[in-house]
Amino acid sequence: MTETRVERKERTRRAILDAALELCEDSSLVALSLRQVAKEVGIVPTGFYRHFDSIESLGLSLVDESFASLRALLRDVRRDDTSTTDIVDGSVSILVDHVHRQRSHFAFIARERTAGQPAVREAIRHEIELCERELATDLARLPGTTAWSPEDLRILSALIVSAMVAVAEEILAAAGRPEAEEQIVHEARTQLRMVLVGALNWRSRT
Amino acid sequence: MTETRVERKERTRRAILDAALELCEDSSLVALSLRQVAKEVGIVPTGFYRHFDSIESLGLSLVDESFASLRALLRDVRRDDTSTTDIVDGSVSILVDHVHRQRSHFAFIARERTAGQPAVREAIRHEIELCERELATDLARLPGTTAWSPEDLRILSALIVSAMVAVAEEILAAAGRPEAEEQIVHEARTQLRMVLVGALNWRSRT
DNA sequence: TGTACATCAGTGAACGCGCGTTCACTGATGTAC
DNA sequence: TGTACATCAGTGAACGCGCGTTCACTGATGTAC
Repeated sequence: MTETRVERKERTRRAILDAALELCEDSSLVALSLRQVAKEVGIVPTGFYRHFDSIESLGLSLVDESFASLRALLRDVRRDDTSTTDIVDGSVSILVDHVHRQRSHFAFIARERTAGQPAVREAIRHEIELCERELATDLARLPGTTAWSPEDLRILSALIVSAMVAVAEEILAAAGRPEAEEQIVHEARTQLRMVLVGALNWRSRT
Repeated sequence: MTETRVERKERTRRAILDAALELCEDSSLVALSLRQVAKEVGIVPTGFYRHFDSIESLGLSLVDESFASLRALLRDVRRDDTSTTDIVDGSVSILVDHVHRQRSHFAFIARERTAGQPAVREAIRHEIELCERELATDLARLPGTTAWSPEDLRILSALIVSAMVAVAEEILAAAGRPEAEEQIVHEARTQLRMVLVGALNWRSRT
């Protein structure tokens, strides 16, 4: 006995999650059928019910997983901020690295954010807002933002998140074209620097 | 005879396009069926074929229509730039106005941009890149950007487009909550001002 | 260690349903004379 | 203006197909003794 029954079940569950992520990559979760997933995994359609109640509940698991990847990204960016590396270069590198390694999770968030069922959309919107708040508290620790109002910090944070979400989407779209990706990374860094220059000159003008 | 046969046909075609826009609003075009559309319009399923070859070709018509709305927005923004109104306030107001009036078109672009069939996604990505280039040439005419390289102009333009796409999506999500929308508009204006402050101080630092 | 029983991941037949698409049609509108 | 014919937007029956879900099942894995 090389594998227990529990391990085998977990392996099938993982295979279902992975198959769903892969299959909905070129459309959306709402266009995905239980039978397609089962066929991809190599089980009979009814076998699906041993692991999930429905495609919707599978979707909610994917939302949880994907957000875990997003939070891991934020954690790494925050940890890096405390080091001596250039903040912009370091943060963008970490973003690119995470998007590569959890490609399907970031693609899932990007897609379902606008195309998912209303409940999924709302959950994603809420999580992104949490990211903005977290980033705002991180920004408050940077030198040069001491005179900023909490509102302006949040607004700046939202601007950065919008830009980085767009960058992540472009990286996903540039898969397999390394020279295009290099250009995107270069532009992302320049954009962040432009925003920071604006930030450093903000309070003095208003 | 109050309506010719041609007019009546055109009216049905319009009804099909409108029904499709409305029906796919809470999921995606790929999750839409011909029969749902026909039922909503009040014709028999086979009647659909008098107007479109397939749901996909209906989708391509919707892409064209939606891009026409997007270009109308850019045209209005550009026209307003030549007036004496504050550029930021004016541009954001025009954005909000267009998103309200062509709500379903902007929602369609936002959704299919990430969730559509690959061909549709690619078409939308291409159109957005064209918008970025157009905006870059507009920015080049502003005072204070004379020393900018074409590349930096394009990068700044991409940053602004990302931010405004995010703003448009938030406005769509805030439908029916005027106080939330007011906040979004306020933040959008602040973000644009932050970016412009960065732009005005950019060359002097690099 | 060996046996008897329990668990449960995965099977396979069957169901009713909505799907896209075919085809021959109807009857109001349009046109030629 | 009146008549005879053409056009064609919309109809309705029918098809085969993939869908989600039900149900009783099998047989390998796990457990109690």
